[in-house]
Amino acid sequence: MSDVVAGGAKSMEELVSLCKRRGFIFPASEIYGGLNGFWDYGPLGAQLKKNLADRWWRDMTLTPPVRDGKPVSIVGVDSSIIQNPRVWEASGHVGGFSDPMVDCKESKQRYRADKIFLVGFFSLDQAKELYASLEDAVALLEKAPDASLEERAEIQRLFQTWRAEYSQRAANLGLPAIIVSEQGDSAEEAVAAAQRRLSKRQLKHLGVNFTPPGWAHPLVSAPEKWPRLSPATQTESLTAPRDFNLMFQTYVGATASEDDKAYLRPETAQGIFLNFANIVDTTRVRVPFGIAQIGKAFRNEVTPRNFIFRSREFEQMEMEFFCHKDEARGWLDFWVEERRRWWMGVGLSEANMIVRKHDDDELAHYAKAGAGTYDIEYRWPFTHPGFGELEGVAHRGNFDLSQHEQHSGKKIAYFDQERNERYLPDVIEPAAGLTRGVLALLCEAFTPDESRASKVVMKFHPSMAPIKAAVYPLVNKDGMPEVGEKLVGDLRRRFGHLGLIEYDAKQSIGKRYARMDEAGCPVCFTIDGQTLEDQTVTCRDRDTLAQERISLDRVVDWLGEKIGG
RNA sequence: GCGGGUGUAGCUCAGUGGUAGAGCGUCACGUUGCCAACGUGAAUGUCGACGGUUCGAAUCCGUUCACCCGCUCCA
Repeated sequence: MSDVVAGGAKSMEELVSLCKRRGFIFPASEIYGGLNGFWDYGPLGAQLKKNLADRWWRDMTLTPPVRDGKPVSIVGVDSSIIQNPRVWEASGHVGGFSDPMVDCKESKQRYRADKIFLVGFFSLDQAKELYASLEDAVALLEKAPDASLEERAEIQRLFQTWRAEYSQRAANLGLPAIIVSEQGDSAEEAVAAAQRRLSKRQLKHLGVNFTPPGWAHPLVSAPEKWPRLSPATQTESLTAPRDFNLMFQTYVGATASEDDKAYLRPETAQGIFLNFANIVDTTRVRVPFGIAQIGKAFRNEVTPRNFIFRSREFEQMEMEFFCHKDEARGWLDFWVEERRRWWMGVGLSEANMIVRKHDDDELAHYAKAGAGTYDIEYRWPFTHPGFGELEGVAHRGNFDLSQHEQHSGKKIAYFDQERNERYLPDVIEPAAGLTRGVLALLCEAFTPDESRASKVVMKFHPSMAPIKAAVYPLVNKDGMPEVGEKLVGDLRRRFGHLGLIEYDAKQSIGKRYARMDEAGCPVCFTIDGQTLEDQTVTCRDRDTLAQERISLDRVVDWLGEKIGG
């Protein structure tokens, strides 16, 4: 494997090009111009993805890792993509991220756009102009600086009454003397907070000695002329409002009313938590144990980027590991190292991976109380020489189970016989992107080689390679095709469940070898004249280009050793 | 979301208002027989899409879509 993927955009473009040329990955619905953030997997890509997913499923649920001499207990599930919409309220996906949000670029604060109010305070002169047609009000305003308590109350009352009526005129009046931005659940609340915020100097500037009323507008509907101030800094440091509902919506049933609204899952994890109680009740597992799932997830990303790295439909391999909270730290460390080594086992080089602990301020809502989140990051061509996320291992505490217990009203706590204690277990979650994993395998395998006819060779780990072997008669005659076809049959019976066995008798042998270099096939078996004499074939190694002769009846075992399985 | 760039055959690209092109790849036949060999032949395009200007648009204009790069975003 290459230490470092050739950096920068150039190699990424070449990789995308190769993926299309060789049938790994195509833009989705390409003949209609494609669709931003969606990709289709061709014959080789589908097999590569399947190989990676099968390996993960096997290493989680069938032959799980061993800790302290005992295999870890993990079972599999396959939950529905669409669940009761209340699931996403409990998980926190609907509440916090369904409304337009604005970010303050200076303070890094994020606000719901409908919870920010701009409160405009008009000077005494502006107010007089505004209320010119209202003699009572103007009369009171004339006295404002020396108004009695009763008169001040009356002024306040009049302003309150007429504020709505005159808001349009206020908008046309020009900028208020002072504009203050406040967060609040209502306009009244925001005005009160804004009044408290005004300094003595600002009050003096307004020309009155009592707190003047203001006009409060939600950020999104304030007059265009008013500056969009950040509550944190009171400067124009806000981004434009953005819709942060990352979930795809759909409707269950044919009537499509708002009551039938449902969501495509934005992560597979919740399907595991939803079935926690079912699995405890039916499978005799005991804490600590894990539940694993592979499946599609959907996020309406603001900006899909970097090929399949961030797409809107993607696949996850998530395992939720349930344990007592006292043991969570140990399991977190165990899974971080376990997962890092697993990725090396499928061909990623150690030099291209790092483990990075999340800073406190980037922890997800579900991980705030936990022992931390670690990212296993890969050195992608587009992050080179930096790294980007491949898999996250998070301590989610018992956030999810307790949320579902509260929202559903169902008891899902686990009774621990050994500890004689009922509790909601903590969760350690190794959550990997399957499609990101495929991209990592592609990036790792991509190896430019000017000395080869193909100019590039895909050095997949043999266990991951979509094409396991190719069988090539040197020429398409003299009995060689017959020998080749029989060998292909033998190999497919033995390895067909692991990957493709290629057969081709056309064109020059060099051209066929070159195609297999681009496809990442680890070995080619060539039937030649000597085969007919002594029953041996040539094994052509993809990485070293070395050729060795082995006996025809040893080919199946020989390949088995090479690709594993 | 903002700014910049790109879009012509499967791939890489040429083509600045007048018949749609090249190389590579693909396919067939022949020859050769261990690394994209050679010869002959063949297939393949709404020139990303839509609209406009024009006698005439791949080419000029507008809109839009997709991809790439930089910001932004990435629970």
